[in-house]
Amino acid sequence: MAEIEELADIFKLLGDKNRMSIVSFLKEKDLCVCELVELLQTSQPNISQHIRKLKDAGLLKETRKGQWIYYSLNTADKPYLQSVLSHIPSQKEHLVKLSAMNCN
Amino acid sequence: MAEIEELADIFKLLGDKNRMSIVSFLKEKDLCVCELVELLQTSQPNISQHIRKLKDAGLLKETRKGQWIYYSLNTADKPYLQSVLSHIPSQKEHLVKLSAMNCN
DNA sequence: TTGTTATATAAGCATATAATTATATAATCA
DNA sequence: TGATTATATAATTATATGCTTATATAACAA
Repeated sequence: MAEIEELADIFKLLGDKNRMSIVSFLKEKDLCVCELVELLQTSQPNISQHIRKLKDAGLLKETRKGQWIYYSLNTADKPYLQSVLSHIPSQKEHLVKLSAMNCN
Repeated sequence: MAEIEELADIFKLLGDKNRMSIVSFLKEKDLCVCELVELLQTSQPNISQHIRKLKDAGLLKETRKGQWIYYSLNTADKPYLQSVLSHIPSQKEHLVKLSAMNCN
């Protein structure tokens, strides 16, 4: 069972539209920064900074593939996160657009 | 299924230590402002302002009893909230202290 | 090597937020 | 009625936060 303050910190992290979107997209598929830039329609530094907060909190894993760094969710040890994420609507439709896109 | 932005707003609301505490206490028991002031060890206006945010978001119901206004959780129509709340640790031990206390 | 692409980081700014202080409203009681 | 208690609201201040701009780092390709 998580502590009150720990939970509040997690929720603060998810209490931002862009970070919530990043998490909801990563729930569907691993993505690199440039893909998230396109999906969220914001700047690269903005995405990178949100990514960092999520990563610092242990919510993300990263895997470098050449110039690209792919991010994925790391929720195995966080049951409260899993149940939160189960209420996020599917982003599959948005990801379809991505396949037509190239940031590489 | 809740929308991304709506979820982010709910999480922002719960992403504050004091509001998360208020919700976790109300999960156990209806409480008035003066009781929450004692439990959270902060000022009355501070509690009232946090209460207002939670109330504005539809998370709380209020019932006046004389000079006191008792607040309770209103999560019946919010499944994502219910599952979030299920991960909050019990506050029963803290509430025991309250019974020895008097703000009235 | 030089140029290009992907990402990270730092600095600055503008806005949002939490908390305090002061005051107002409302119910109760003497 | 006036005093007290409970709560709400308003104004202020201090801090936190998100975003932009500029720059740095890293991988890769010519």
